[in-house]
Amino acid sequence: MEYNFPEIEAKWRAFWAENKTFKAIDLSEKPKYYVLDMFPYPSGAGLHVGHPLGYIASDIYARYKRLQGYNVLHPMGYDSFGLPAEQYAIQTGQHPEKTTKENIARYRDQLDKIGFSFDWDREVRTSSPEYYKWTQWIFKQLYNAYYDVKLDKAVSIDTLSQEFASSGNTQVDAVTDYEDVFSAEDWNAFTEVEQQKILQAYRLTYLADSWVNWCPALGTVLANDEVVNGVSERGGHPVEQKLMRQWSMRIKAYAERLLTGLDTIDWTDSIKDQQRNWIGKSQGASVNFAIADSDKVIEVFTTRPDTIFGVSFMVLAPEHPYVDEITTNEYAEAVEGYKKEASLKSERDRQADVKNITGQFTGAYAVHPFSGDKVQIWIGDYVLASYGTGAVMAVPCGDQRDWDFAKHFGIEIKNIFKDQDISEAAYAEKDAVIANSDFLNDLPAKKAIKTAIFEIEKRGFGKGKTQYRLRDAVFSRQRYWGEPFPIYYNEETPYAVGDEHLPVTLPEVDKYLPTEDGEPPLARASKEAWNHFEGDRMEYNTMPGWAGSSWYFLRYMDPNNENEFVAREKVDYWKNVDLYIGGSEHATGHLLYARFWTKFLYDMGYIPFDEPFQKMINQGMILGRSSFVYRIKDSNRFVTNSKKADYEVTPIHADISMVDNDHLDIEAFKIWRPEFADAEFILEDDGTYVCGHEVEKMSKSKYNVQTPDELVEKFGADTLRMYEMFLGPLEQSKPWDTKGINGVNNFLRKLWRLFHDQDNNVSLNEGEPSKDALKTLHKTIKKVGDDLERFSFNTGVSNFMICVNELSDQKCNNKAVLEQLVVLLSPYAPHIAEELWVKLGNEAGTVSYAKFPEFNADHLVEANHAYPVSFNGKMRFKIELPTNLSKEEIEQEVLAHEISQKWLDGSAPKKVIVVPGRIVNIVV
RNA sequence: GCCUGGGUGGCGGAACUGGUAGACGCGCUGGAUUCAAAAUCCAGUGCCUUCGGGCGUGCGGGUUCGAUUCCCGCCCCAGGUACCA
Repeated sequence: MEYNFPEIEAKWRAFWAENKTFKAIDLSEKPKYYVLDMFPYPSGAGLHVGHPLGYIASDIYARYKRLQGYNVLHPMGYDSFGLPAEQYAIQTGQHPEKTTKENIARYRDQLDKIGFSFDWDREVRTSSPEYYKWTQWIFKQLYNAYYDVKLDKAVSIDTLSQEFASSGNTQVDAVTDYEDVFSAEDWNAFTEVEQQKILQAYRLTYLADSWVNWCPALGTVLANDEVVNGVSERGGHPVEQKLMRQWSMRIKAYAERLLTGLDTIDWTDSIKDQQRNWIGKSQGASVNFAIADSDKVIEVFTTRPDTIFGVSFMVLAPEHPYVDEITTNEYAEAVEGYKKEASLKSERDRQADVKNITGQFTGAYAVHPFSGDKVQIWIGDYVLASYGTGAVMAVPCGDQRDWDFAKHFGIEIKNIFKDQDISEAAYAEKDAVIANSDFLNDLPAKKAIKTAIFEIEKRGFGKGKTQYRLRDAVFSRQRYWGEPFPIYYNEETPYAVGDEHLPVTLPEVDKYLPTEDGEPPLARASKEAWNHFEGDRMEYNTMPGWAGSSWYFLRYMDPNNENEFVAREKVDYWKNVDLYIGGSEHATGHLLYARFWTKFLYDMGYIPFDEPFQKMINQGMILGRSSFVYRIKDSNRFVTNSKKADYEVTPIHADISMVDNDHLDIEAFKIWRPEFADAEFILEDDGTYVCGHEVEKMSKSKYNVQTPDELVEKFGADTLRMYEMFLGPLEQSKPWDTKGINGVNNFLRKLWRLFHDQDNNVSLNEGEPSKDALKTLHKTIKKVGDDLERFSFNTGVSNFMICVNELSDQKCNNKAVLEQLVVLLSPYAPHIAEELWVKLGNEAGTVSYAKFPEFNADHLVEANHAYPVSFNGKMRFKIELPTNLSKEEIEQEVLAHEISQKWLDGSAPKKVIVVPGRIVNIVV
């Protein structure tokens, strides 16, 4: 074997580990560069080929930055709390910690085989007490803080309680749900419990009632994901909406800063757009509608206060707190029935289903604030309790859903737009002129909005308001395998556990299920099972998955610090992440929460930046390519793909390990499962069985999981790395397919042959390189360098292939040229690069810190050719010119060019317009 | 439904700012080498063709001398949609 990758790769892996080649140095003199991957959840299925995609890309970039002289921080860890381990524990009784440890060991083993340049001394695990001690500590910081609107930042809650004690809350401008007013005397007269209750309404993390999917049969709360068609995915039990006391994070306080901060970071527009839409800022007015014959007032938010005279009914969410109270006896039964029906639908279904218009009149009326008209109050499930005030004023002529609702229930549709036909559909554009609207008549909509708000405020019906779609984030989970809260209760009032008792570790329990009364699993723990127990009881909920992942990037800077979550001098040196690589599926989850916590920690003065991830690249998901065999109905006969149309068949997933290029290994299939042992086959005309295929998510149950291990074994890590990059653009999702992998392997073998003679002895020419070789080399330096800068690693691989093909054609074995090539290639294929680097006479291990080859355009100049591109009064030429010419020099070059001479027929052009790039316009 | 992407040969994909569509790789065809095979090397390979040329980047329109690229309207696929991570 000429290119002996198993030996080479094992050797260099051991060398790197032993010498800690990739150790990042705290507070080094070198400039820092922080390259981070989204850390994985260690699942039982092990690492599949989709995981390393982003890791390979970030590793290539990290290695590239080292070649540029940076002190690179490139760590890895595990997001090790999560549902799958808990569900496995419920099934098997095995402690999730054990499962998690085993899975992590497997992941580590798999990661090690791919040759990543991680600094493993900095590994973190969110489920280790040494780590979650600080997750709990940050939770406490949030608990002990409120958001001061005037200072536009978070401030310690002590400041607030001092203010309350000295002057009450009249001067306080804070983000809060608390609406009453009290004086200093009032405050000091409140009981401890009352004071705590008020402070609760200001804290950045607080207890409040939230709607959840409750499954009475399972006694647990379910994710929307776990609810399918109104019943639980497991067991098919009914699920209903229920209010539960939950911890929440006041992320809304940061809505505006989360929005404006996006302008300061280098993320794709798509992720920024997703976050912007998620935060959903809208300007409008909140308007109060009095309820007839009641002292209650319904507050609605509208972006179209100009259409207020078009209101012909109101719709409340079925869960709106006033519904029971205002419903008349006549409608009580119908309303109750509708509420029940709505409670069985998930929020997503309610929003997705626009075709079925449902609603129920309550019998109650509201009073229009301007006209004094009575308007019907309905309930409808297209209004969500969790968004805005849970109530809308319905303007059928200006909103399509309101229009559909009115049409369906035969409610009046008033037209308040001049010259607009609303008989077929609502008119939602903001460019109409208002009519039939008293003081708003003849005003264009945009102006009418301002006038309406002015009038609403003047008459005291409401006020102009900016509303965000973003909701405060529910932070409680009724699970076992998560961070316990550092919270205990006295008389059901929560208090934070003192810092000296952190971490509050997960207590042992007999079962990982909720209790019989529906309390979370931690309620099963005896008092003695807690490492710290205080008050009447401890908090039974645990934190959500995103708690630990909202700050882990900070811990890598100082992973073993027992006294602080991160030492200030270290975070001052490393600062925020320069490059973050991970999936775009985290756009509105993790990426928003991490930004929120970072801004908070910045406000509190713990870190010197308020955006965690400066630049981000989102790698696409690698999908599996499932193979199918087709069983003829009621038989044990299988028909090949091209003939399946002639029979009634059931597709069955066949394990992809038995399939090569869609051809089934029939013998392997027969022994795969006993029932296939005597299967018969209807084959293609060439005597083979061809499988069908489909692109799906990789999953054990679809027998389409490709682990990297077997590919590393067969082709080597360098081939796998380059092949994963070669597969397509990093950011695109794509199906996994091993068809082309030998092409990449051929490339590496061809590279090897450049250095060796037929007997596998090193054979190098130490003389001057040829012009052609230099041209090939510098073309490659330029292209590969550009590819690295724009994360186009797939074309990067292609360019290496072109380079090696050319050098091979030139029979080039020039030492100087090959040495540069090895350095250039080392980020992509580090093992073979190390091996060849040493063969070139360099010291072992030094290629990782060699200097990135410098591009010299002079080697390319002679290749300037040109051709006319079009003609229409002005002419365009495409001419390849040396880079770095001034505008004047380019014009000179163009005029002197033989093509110009030919096309201009000797006459001087009127003007030469040089556009950026290599296209030149010539006006004749 | 809503938000965000994507759709180019037999296949994965390239084309960076509107300028020779299909780089590079796989596959396939033919040839060299070999007792033979593997490996390697050379040539060809978008489709149709009456060999003049014609047609081609999901579909239908538009802007432009020129559109894979920009605009409008559709279709299909993927991710997210607040307790999967």
